[in-house]
Amino acid sequence: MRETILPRPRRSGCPINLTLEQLGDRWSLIVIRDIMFGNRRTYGELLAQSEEGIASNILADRLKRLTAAGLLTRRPDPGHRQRGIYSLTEAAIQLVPLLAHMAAWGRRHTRPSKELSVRAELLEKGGASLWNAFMDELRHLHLGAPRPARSVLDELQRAYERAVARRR
Amino acid sequence: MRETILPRPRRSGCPINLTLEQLGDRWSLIVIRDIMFGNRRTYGELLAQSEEGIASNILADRLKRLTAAGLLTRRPDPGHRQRGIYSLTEAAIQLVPLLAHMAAWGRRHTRPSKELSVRAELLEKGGASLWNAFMDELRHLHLGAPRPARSVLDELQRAYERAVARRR
DNA sequence: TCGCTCTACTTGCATATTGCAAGTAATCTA
DNA sequence: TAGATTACTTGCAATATGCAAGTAGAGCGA
Repeated sequence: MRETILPRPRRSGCPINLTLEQLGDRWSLIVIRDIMFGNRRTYGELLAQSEEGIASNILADRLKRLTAAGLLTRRPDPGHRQRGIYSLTEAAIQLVPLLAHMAAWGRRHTRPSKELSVRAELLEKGGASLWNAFMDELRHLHLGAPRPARSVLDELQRAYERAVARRR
Repeated sequence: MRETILPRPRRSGCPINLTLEQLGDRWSLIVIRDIMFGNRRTYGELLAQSEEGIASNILADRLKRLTAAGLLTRRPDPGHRQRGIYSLTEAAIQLVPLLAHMAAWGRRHTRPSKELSVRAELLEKGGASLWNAFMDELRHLHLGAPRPARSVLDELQRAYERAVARRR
């Protein structure tokens, strides 16, 4: 049974605080990151391919919350009626610059693994024009907008694969 | 007695994840925001002037954690030996663009109060050059760098006060 | 149509984190 | 030296997280 999620009262009207109230926990942005950069669209994909090993109940909870908050939408898979396909909303797509900055900060001030920071580096070097191209691509993949010429997702994926290959 | 904080094992080497492991909770960035934008430097100031009403034990815990993580430093107040004065480190100062993006996202996708989003608006419109000026000012206030000509803190504060005055 | 497998979640329970209220000891002030 | 402040702690209830197991469809092959 789908339980209702009781909304917490807002702590203040500060926009930083309100962003934190929606996304300030240890998993919400991980889920969005995986849908966004990993193009994982279903519960099963998100669970099985989770780099951080998210627990199944937490994933279910976050998918519910993020959908309720207007960051994700869920539509049934026509070929498999039990399955839901999750898409980013425009609000979630506009988190691209935020995630890019988080990646850039993490690259500088934590000790990330080499392979996993290749994407972050590319994202940082590409700057706003790359982010915009990526957002256009996400609008195509998630909102049905026309397919743009450039696929940033492919670029990131290829860079990552080169890094993994170089490793050996 | 100061308890030791047991470090959690890292979930993955992804830089976004590592940033989240340090800052992905409901209070850490609020504390940094208040030190950064509100220039609150002591426990008492942070507690009493907290817009969101942080609990005293959570504040104490976060000050410890953030200090251990290298985002804050604590030095004793020469005029009041019990009191600690907290300063941002360079790593924390480099969160300015991240907080600016959080503020911008919150302004667009949540329902912030008008007065409190004035600063966010200014921060967004000012862009990277404003952020850099602000970071220089923070390096002066927290790291002993020379005082820059421009005070972004003053500009933000005046804009906020004008907004509050306009309200009446 | 029967049974098998797969999948999208739930559920139960232990542990960790949060939040409130109260407490304490060190410091400052008169 | 007495009283007020301040910088935290502590106790406890409520909530969130994490692990392991369970369940109710749905798809599929015979």
